[in-house]
Amino acid sequence: MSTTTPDPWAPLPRDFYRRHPAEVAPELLNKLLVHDDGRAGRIVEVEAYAGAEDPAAHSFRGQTPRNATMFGEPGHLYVYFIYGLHWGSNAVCGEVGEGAGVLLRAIEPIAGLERMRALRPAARRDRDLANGPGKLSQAMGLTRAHDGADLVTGDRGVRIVTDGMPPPAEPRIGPRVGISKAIDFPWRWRTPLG
DNA sequence: GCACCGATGTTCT
DNA sequence: GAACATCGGTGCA
Repeated sequence: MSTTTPDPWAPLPRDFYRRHPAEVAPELLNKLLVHDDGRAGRIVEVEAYAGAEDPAAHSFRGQTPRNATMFGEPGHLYVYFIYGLHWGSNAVCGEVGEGAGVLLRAIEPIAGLERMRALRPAARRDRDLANGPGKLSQAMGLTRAHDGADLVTGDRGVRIVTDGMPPPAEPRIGPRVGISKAIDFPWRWRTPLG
């Protein structure tokens, strides 16, 4: 074909992530988290976690086996286990060694809903499939096995792509939730209706 | 709709 | 031991 049809789901380039997480986070809104098996959701809520400057970040006290992925190449997935029950998923940001990331807090499911329902038996309504960091990870099947996955190349079946929808012009901004330090940082962003 | 609370295991003090 | 980037059930409005 000589006339080009833009890939409707174009991956975000590595350099998209190579910035401060508070700059990357609002731009991740309305992007798509997709799985090779057809599951996909639109990112509607995120939080930024910086490194040494952010007491609430897992990376604040330096690199450990648990948070090593955060200190690696941007554009990879950092998955952590929390409260003995749940997984949380982040996009690594900034430069190598910085320890920055964006916590993916909620997606609006747009494809592969049946698979998500199977993975989320506790969800009584589709709106509860992925409206929280643990629920999002469960609905997308993200666990320790995906820690370090490359979101740019999709080496483990998961990527973040764009369908051309821009981030919201006026996202809702507020403090991060579930933390006890740096509770005043306005580093949580949501789409206006999400 | 909202407030409270137990579950469960890894990490760090 | 304590804290933890949470969730789902229960009780009440």
